[in-house]
Amino acid sequence: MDDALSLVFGALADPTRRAILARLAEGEAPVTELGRPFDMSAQAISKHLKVLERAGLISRSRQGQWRPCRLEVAPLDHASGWIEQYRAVWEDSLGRLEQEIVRIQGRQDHAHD
Amino acid sequence: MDDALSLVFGALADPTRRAILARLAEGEAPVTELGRPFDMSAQAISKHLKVLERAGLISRSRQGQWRPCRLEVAPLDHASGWIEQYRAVWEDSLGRLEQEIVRIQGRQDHAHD
DNA sequence: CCGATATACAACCGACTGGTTGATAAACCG
DNA sequence: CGGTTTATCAACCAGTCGGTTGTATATCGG
Repeated sequence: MDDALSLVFGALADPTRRAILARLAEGEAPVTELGRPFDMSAQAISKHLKVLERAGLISRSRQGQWRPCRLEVAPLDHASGWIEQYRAVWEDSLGRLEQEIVRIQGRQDHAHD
Repeated sequence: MDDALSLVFGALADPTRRAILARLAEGEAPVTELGRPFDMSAQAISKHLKVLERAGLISRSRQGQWRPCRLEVAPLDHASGWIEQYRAVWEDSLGRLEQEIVRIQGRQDHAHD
């Protein structure tokens, strides 16, 4: 899938990439440093960074022979916003307890839609 | 990857599955109804539901010949919590402007690690 | 210019994904 | 009982994913 939200969630669906983002939350870093914690080739890291870049989660500049990566927050906003939107519907507009009651009643007479 | 967070983000990385969750935010629904909006076989929907179930995002009960699906919020909390954690580090503890300054200084003397 | 370092590109591999079709099980209805 | 509806299981297929190795390219530092 190539829609924006799917790219973002797909990029987040990997522990290595999440760790990279966690590191980038502390500030810019070049590729080699990002890869240092992982038992993995530099090319593998490069691929992960490409996935993150395609999702818009990072941007890369050039600084001599280094290509420092920087975290971009906007896609995280989108992802978080999507989740919160439906969590809100679930938790607020109905309420957890009330929802539970509705569920049990629905189980009994199954007439709520 | 089979860690919990990767399963959740992976499950969210598909528009069909996100639409199913959106529908389930309005209440329980059986498989056939969940699949109705999509131009897709019932088996494909069944597979999507299995992905969602494996991620803990839905649970399924039995009600005669129907298997109603129900949204589970806990994994969404985890996912949202992960995102917010790092967004917070980025936006609050440093601030966007201050971060920008750090970034530019780092570009000049490159001595911050 | 030369060698080392940093990074990217391409091809390959096994595993998984998202869909298909065909067959199957279970529960309702007449 | 037999037929319909609901849903799953199993096999298959093309495409993508996460990693590898090998090969380039570019920049720094003598």
